[in-house]
Amino acid sequence: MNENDKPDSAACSAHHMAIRDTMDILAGKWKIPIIGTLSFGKKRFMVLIASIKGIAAKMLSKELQELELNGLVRRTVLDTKPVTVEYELTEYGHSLRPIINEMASWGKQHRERIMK
Amino acid sequence: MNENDKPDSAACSAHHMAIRDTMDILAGKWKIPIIGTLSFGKKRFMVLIASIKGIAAKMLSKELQELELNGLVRRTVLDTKPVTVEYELTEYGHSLRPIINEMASWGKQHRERIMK
DNA sequence: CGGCATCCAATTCGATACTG
DNA sequence: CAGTATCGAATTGGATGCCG
Repeated sequence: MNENDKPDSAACSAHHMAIRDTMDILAGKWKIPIIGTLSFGKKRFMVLIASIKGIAAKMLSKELQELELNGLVRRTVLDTKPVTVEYELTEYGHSLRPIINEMASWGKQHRERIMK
Repeated sequence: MNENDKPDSAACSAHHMAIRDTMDILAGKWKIPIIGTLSFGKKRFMVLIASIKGIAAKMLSKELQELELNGLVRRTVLDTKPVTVEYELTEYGHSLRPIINEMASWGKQHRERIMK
């Protein structure tokens, strides 16, 4: 075979792009903690701030918006005074479960591996 | 129960840390393309540069070093003149397969979903 | 309460030039 | 061939203050 023009190079790029899509959606310092926290159920903005140790309002807001844009999180504004906003994982958000579990178990093994 | 001291908060953090470990190892613009390319077999530095569209030598070098530090890639210097260096995935590198496949299939679905 | 605007520090990435 | 060194642009994340 010649050089860099393998028959599967196009399919391969698509593969990489798909993986990159997933990584991008989960990228950002707080995405995983947010998803993890919401996986236990619906939570208000302030509760998320309190639950996710170290996060600033700006970052929580920003990453929630990105998750909402990607259809992983649903935002509901309640008509109270002052306003209350609730966030929850959508069905689609929950569909990340397998991949998140996979990453968790690999990461856990990895940590054990580098400890010894 | 008190306030922020839920019984599962520690376990939950550990979970997030494990996921974060995995994400960190795979983080960086070129890690996935590099791993993907090496998954077909051993390759020289220049071949990687040519195979991975758009990567600069500096970034390839840097991300290969990170992958090597994490035990995912093995670097072999051949005693030729001038030097030849080969890179390949270790067993451990190949162990990422399931998680990479999982991400690829989720990302693929996601792309189809947002297209329609 | 739930944000947005602004400013600032740190990090990431790319282009270019140089070395053993 | 296989890198390293240096610089600068762009992006990311944090702190603070203001607003409906």
